[in-house]
Amino acid sequence: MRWEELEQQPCSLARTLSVVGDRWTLLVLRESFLGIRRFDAFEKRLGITRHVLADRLKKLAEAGVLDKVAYQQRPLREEYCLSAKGRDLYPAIMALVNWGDRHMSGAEGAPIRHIHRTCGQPMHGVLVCSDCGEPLQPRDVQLVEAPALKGQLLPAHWHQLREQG
Amino acid sequence: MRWEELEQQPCSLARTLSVVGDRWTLLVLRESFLGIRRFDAFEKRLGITRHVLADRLKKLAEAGVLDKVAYQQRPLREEYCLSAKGRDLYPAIMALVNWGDRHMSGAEGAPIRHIHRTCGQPMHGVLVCSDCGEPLQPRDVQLVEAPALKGQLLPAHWHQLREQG
DNA sequence: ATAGTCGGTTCCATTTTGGAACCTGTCAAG
DNA sequence: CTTGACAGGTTCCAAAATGGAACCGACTAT
Repeated sequence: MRWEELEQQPCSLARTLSVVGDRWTLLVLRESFLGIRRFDAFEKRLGITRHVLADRLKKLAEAGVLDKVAYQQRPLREEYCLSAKGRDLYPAIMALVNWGDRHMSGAEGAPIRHIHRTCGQPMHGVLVCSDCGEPLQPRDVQLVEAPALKGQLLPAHWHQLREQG
Repeated sequence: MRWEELEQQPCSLARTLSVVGDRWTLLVLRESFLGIRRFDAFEKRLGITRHVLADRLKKLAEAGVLDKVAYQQRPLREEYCLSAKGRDLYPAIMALVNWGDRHMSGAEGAPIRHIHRTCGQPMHGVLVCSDCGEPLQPRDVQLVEAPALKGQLLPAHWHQLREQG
């Protein structure tokens, strides 16, 4: 399977990864969420090659995750700002950060702590059911293929699996 | 910055990406959550090269995300099972799937629908504050550097930024 | 004896990346 | 008017990762 084919796959994870699933893209977006918008600011903070950075910004703009916004004419200079579609990636990034905080921090703990302004408390993100609000466990989520794809996506004995996944 | 250096960075996102941040790893884990455990089953379902698959499974096992469990002797055959650390990636994967469902689905809608067995309803995951339970918005989350890293991680004028990120 | 299974490894051509140098408008200073 | 700086790239090459296919080793089944 090729990288371009990912986008065509009938799988939301593959499709998402066709946009943000490489080495650098999520780090670029992390900087976007921190308010970074200009080419050289991304470059300085990330230590990424200019070549790759130009490519990633272009692809993110084409995907509609970042918007190019002119901040001066002559010479034309543009910033890369998160679009609504890009801001919607926040839960995904937060979930990855949470995992890193929990499983990849040394004795000194997480490099950055999060405080919820709404309630004033240190916190982390918890993924809950949009309907009942209970925290999601893999085994509590039943997967149902869309009608047109019946039998094509899930493993043969999926309905028998209840442990661990 | 090199791939190996990612792991050393004082950033939970970078550290997480040093484990799961490449082309194939998250798709391998998707299959793990679907109950796939054996080399050839991963290969058939993913269309990944054997070379790359062997490498990713080894790295995931070394990172403690997958456990190698022998299911027969003579010849020794091992399965790759999600560890607790691996199962903790569920919210991150679900959040990425949610984004794909929302932003990368065509007219026919999401390829897979999710039903919460606990409440019986179709649902998606929502990221909420672990303390107050309110859905998280980027602008409501204040970032605080760990004492040892003060001034090193956040952009200079971070505290002035309230819009969009 | 022959074929098949599982989980790899080896080999080579193609892609992608890292790193550094170079280019294009524009402004400001000397 | 020459020089230098700055922002945002592009070009070039060597090194690393990937795709694709063939091969291997330890078994089992026919």
